[in-house]
Amino acid sequence: MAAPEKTTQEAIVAAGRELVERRGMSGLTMQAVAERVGVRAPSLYKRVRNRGELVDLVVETTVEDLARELRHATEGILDPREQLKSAANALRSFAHGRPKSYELIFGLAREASGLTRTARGRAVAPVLSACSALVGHEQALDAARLVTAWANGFITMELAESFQMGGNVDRSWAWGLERIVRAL
Amino acid sequence: MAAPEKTTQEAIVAAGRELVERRGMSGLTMQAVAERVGVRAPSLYKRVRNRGELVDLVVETTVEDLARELRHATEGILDPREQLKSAANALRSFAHGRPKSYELIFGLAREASGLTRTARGRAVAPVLSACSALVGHEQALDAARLVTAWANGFITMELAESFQMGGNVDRSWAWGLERIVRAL
DNA sequence: ACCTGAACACCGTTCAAGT
DNA sequence: ACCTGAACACCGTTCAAGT
Repeated sequence: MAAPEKTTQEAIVAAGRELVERRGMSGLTMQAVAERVGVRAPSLYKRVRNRGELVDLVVETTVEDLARELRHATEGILDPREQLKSAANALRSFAHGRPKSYELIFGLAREASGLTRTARGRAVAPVLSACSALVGHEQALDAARLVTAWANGFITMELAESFQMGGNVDRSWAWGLERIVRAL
Repeated sequence: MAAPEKTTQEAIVAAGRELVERRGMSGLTMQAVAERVGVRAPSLYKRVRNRGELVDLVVETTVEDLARELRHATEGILDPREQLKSAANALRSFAHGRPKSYELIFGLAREASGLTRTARGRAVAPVLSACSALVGHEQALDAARLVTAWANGFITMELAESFQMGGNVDRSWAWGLERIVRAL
């Protein structure tokens, strides 16, 4: 007799996403996920190969969310400089709203899977196209790296509380963003 | 009768630093450290409060190393733009040479202790003074944040293999650095 | 075919007992 | 005063036994 299916991979990934944001990366344990989906920990291994694969699935779905928000932020804007600013601001909003997820996606504590990397590529596509319009396709890649490195670096330092000399962080963000897009 | 002291906090921290660089953050276990210093794991708790304090000590000594290298990279250079370039290049060299340590210092997987933060502040002091010379003390903080965010972001993405669109990463670094210092 | 308890190999940490 | 084995509460993961 078949035992009834008590959960799905989708539910497991959703539970994983919640746990990451609520309790951080170390809160994403197989036991905690199992409890949330109403099953014992060993049963999770029927849906995911191991914890690493679960983490990958969490990352991929989260990167898809981010990619959607970045697309949304740039569509309908004509000036490529304004596209870049809007994308950067959307990235920062995402990070403020879901800091643990941001850390999971862009932090380097984890070696990224192939799927994660293609998803990340899709997320930055709007940035690349804006840069291409600004500096030409020859230097588009260099320019996109300048923008993404700065934005990601700024946000990472902000989340890590690395800005410890006071001052107005929002002002530093706007000041930097203005100079970055003008430098292109 | 007193049992002979078989190790010191210094040796424990040194073992921790080696383990981080060789096996990554998850390789820094109390058991592995204990084995390296010739003692059983419980004995470590005579020298450090817990694993968290050991991590803090590892980070602080490593940040001191970095601060020294950044000071070295800027001294003797007069042009503040060249100071910034030299400091940025030294930061990147450090990251390439000791990637796991770089991740440990600047990653956000860990909440930074007070000591770590003052050490980080000391490390970026040369950058702040160069920026002050370039844009005046009014905007020095904003400028320093622009430079450090970009450099840290670039290096972080490089180490995480986030630059996946090919191209020449060294060229992108030089291209970005040139524009960053010119934007100030 | 899925679910489960029991078990294993790891962690960090505590503590009583040795010297 | 330091060192240690034993123990505890956690991890992730495997597997035989249930349904």
